Parts: sequence; structure tokens; C-alpha cells
Amino acid sequence: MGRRPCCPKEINKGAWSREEDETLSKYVAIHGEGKWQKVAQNAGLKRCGKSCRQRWLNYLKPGIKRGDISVDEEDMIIRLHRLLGNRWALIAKRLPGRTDNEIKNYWNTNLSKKLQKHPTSSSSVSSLQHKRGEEEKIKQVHVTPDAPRPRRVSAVEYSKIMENGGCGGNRCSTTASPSNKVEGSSDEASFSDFLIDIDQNQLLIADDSNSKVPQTEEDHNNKQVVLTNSPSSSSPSDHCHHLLPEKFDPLETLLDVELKRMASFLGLEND
DNA sequence: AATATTCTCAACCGCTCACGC
DNA sequence: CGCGTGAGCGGTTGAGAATAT
Repeated sequence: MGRRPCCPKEINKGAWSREEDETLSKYVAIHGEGKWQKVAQNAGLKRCGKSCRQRWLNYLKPGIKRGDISVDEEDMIIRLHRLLGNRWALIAKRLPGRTDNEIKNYWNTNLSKKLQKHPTSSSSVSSLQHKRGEEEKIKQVHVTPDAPRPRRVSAVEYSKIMENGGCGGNRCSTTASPSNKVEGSSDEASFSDFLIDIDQNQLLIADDSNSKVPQTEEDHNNKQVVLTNSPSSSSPSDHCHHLLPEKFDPLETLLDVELKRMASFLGLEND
């Protein structure tokens, strides 16, 4: 019954020893990453392959930064989190040397509490001194509202959505499945390998803005972040098309707009 | 100083997706 | 097309550290 265990029973658990780290590092240096189950076996590590992978990616891999998250990085995390939600891997990709696990931990232990206390603040939270015991115990860890998980859509599907004026009305189901992928498009083949992760709620934002008021204050804040990114969008559809450059990658575009704003804020516009 | 409580973060777990057969 | 496997992701756990009483 149940799921087959991914690892043998006789494995080490818990913290990695220095010897284990060295063994793993040496093995990966010689044989490269991948095939983690075999790494665990061939390197003689009594560890689950997943555990080896995680240890390597989060701690042993060259270039990984540890601790001391800077003010700039913190601002970046906050803004990206507003944009992407709990998409830690995506956020981590924007922060070289940082891992999704570290960002997730940092968010859960520091930022979520700060933002709980100062929900509208972003850069200013960096200067707030977190004093232990002062803050109320936070029961709800994540500040993002409950929302359907972002779904993976193809670029073709995305463009079709936008052609139809975004996700207004009942056009888009929040429970859409891959089966509603646009079919028969002549461009489909060229996009077939171009999949993006995008929060469908953000696609909803544009068309939503003239039909609904935000249901919650947080919801409202989330919408503002995106909407204000579009400097001259006079209508929801303008906003949509503003986010569609010739070589469009909606997620990248959203991120780039946000990053430019951040760079401007930080005085790094020349970068 | 001893004990209780709270916090941090490394690691684990379950799930989904992609891919090869 | 279905199945098995590997990789990746995000949520959760728990041991140890830090702090409060």
C-alpha cells in the first residue's frame, strides 16, 4: 500500500557530516551533477538521492552564498514575492548565489513577520530591527492570499488569452487544465517547447481592474504592484499589450519592469 | 544556574512534471 | 498510451541555539 519509498531503509538522516560533504563534493566534481540516486550509491553515501541533490544544490555547489542577506537582496525578495508569490525557485533565480531554500527560510522567519507588521512597507522594512519577543506570534506565516496555484501555460496559450482581452469574465477558468491549450495554431510548433510558469491571477488583474474591487487589502496591494508597473496603460487591454514585447516572455517582462523600478529606487539605473 | 519558551534553518517529505522506454 | 524513473519544487518538521523567566 502507498507510495514506494524513494530511498532504502538503511540511510543516514539528519545533518550532514564533513566527511559526507567531502565525499559528495569529490564525486560531483569528478562525475558531474545528475543521477542523484546513483551518486548516493556510487559515492558510498548512505543517503537518499534527493538528499544528496539538495545538499549539493543548497550548500556544496560552488558560488552558493550563505547568510548575511543584504538590504538590496531583501528588497528584491519582497518585491519578487509580491510579484510571484511563494515561487521560491523563481525568486532564487533572480538572486545569484541564493537558494530557494534559504530564501524560503528567510521569508518565513523574517520577512513575513515584518510585512505582517508593516504590510505596505518594502524597503523600509530593512531598517526595522527585529527584536525577539516584541512581536506577536504570527499564526499565519504566509502573507499571500489564498489563491489558486499558478498554472503552467504555453506562450501560445498566453497570447491567445491576451488576444481575447485577458482573462476577463468567465473566459478563463481558474481550474484550467493543460487540455485547454490552444490547438491548431500554426505557430504552435515553434512554441511547443516554450513553457512558462505564470500566476494566472496576474493575468486576471488587468481585466479585473474595471469590474471588481479587491476582495482583501492584500489583494488590493498585490494588484497595485502590477498595475503601477505599466506607466501609461489607459485601459486594461492596453496594459496587457504593454506587457507583450515582440519577443515576449510574460514572466520575464513582469520581472524586468519590476527590476527596473527597483534599480531606479536603488540608484542603479546605469546597470 | 536551571528550566522553559521561542526562534532559526537544514533537512525531510510528498507531490508534480518531464522524459525515456 | 502507460509505466517507471529522475528531477525539481514548495510545505513542513525537528534539533539545536538563543533568549526569557
